Amino acid sequence: MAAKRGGAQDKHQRKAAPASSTEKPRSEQPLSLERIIATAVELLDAEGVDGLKMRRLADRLGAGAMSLYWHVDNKEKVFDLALDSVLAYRRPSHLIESPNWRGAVFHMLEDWRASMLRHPWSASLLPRRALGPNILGRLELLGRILSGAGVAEKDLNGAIWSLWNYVMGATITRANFDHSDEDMVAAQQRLAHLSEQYPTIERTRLLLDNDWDGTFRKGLDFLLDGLVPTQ
Amino acid sequence: MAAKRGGAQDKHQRKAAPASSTEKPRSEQPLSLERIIATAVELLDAEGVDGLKMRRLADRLGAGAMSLYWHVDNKEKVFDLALDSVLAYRRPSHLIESPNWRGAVFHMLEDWRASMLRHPWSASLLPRRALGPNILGRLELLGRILSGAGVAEKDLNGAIWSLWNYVMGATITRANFDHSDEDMVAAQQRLAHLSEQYPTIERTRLLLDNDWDGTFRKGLDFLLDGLVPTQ
DNA sequence: ACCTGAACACCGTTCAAGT
DNA sequence: ACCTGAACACCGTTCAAGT
Repeated sequence: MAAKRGGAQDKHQRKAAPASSTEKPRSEQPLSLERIIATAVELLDAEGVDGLKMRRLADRLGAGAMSLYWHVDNKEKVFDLALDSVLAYRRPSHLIESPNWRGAVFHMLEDWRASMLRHPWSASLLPRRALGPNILGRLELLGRILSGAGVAEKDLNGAIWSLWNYVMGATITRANFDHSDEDMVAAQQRLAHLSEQYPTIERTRLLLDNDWDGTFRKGLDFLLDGLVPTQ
Repeated sequence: MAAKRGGAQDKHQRKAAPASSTEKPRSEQPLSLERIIATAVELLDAEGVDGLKMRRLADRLGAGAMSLYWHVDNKEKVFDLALDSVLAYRRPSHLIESPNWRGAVFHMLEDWRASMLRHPWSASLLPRRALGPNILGRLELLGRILSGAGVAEKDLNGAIWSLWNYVMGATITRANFDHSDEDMVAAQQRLAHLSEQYPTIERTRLLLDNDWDGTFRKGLDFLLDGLVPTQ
């Protein structure tokens, strides 16, 4: 089982063409926090959490190695900002002020999960990071919908956190196991050798062929059944 | 908002006393995988994920800086083994073959969460790591109990993963927010300035005073209500 | 105000060598 | 078989300077 880290050693050299060239020399634009964060997201998508190095990020921006530090305190901040930038949410108009609270909750939480799975690095980052405006916006919206659906004021925080916990767990698990499918196959094969020790999960092939999306929706339904009183 | 990393600069110097001394020179024992892992857990408990450095670990073992690499492939492996070592589980005898399946599930899952909260670094590590024997043992047991409780074979994997997701989400959230209480307070204070933007979660004080344990049990009950058919 | 390269401190890991 | 220090490659960040 080789270490998963290993540098990708990718070929694309972002070296700017010789400045004398008449070609558009890529990235004349000045640095800015927005450009830095957008490029950080690109880099994270391409190379994962371990692939984000300050020097590499600067390179990709066509900037001198250490220029970033004028715009950003440190690498942690880059993570914080990249994460929140990926979690923006706009409700589709038909769900605004709709009486269908369950549909509204489902839409927002499934979108949340989908957004994070589109940027798998976000799943490992979210739990440790500061809550940015987009994340807070989702929590606010969730609270508003649940309150409107009849959840008592005293149960509201508990309901919000339960759903948060569920979404985080499902998303983090999915993002990581998805990312390491070979590991799962290998693990399931190891299980086969140990079928006396783990007969049940060997029989059901727990580590293979799981319907993550369906599982997610089902569990969410069960949670909502319990959390929100019927009328 | 200072970076959370900062070296702890702790004082306890584990330098072995001069070898000529008559005192028991601490750690005459040879290195062994068990000692390495046990000490890694100590270090992780004391200093967190970022505090585990190979040199420091060797130091603490009274061993030469690079000796570890004979026993262990790399740092990743240390994480894998430390994690699984902390997740052993033995059912109390009264729950073995008991008809009280809900009690058995609750005991195992609450113990799982408690074990991880006792070693908060484990919460951030688990989702990315290989599944060791103790983790697999818990999944096997969970499958066995649920199957005995009447969950259909085709629903078994989904039920197991739902519970896994829920436990992971709740534990990771708790471990991280617990660890950074000041951040939560600061965030809630920031919310107060933005009460037009986030009126609901500002009103309910979402980021403060949450009953994590109660929330965990309630949600678990709701999930089990849905996952396990009544008779 | 904004950007830069040189330099520092630190850390995982390899290697050639010791017993 | 088991342990070791020196050395390498790499990376975040500081600093003194440049424009």
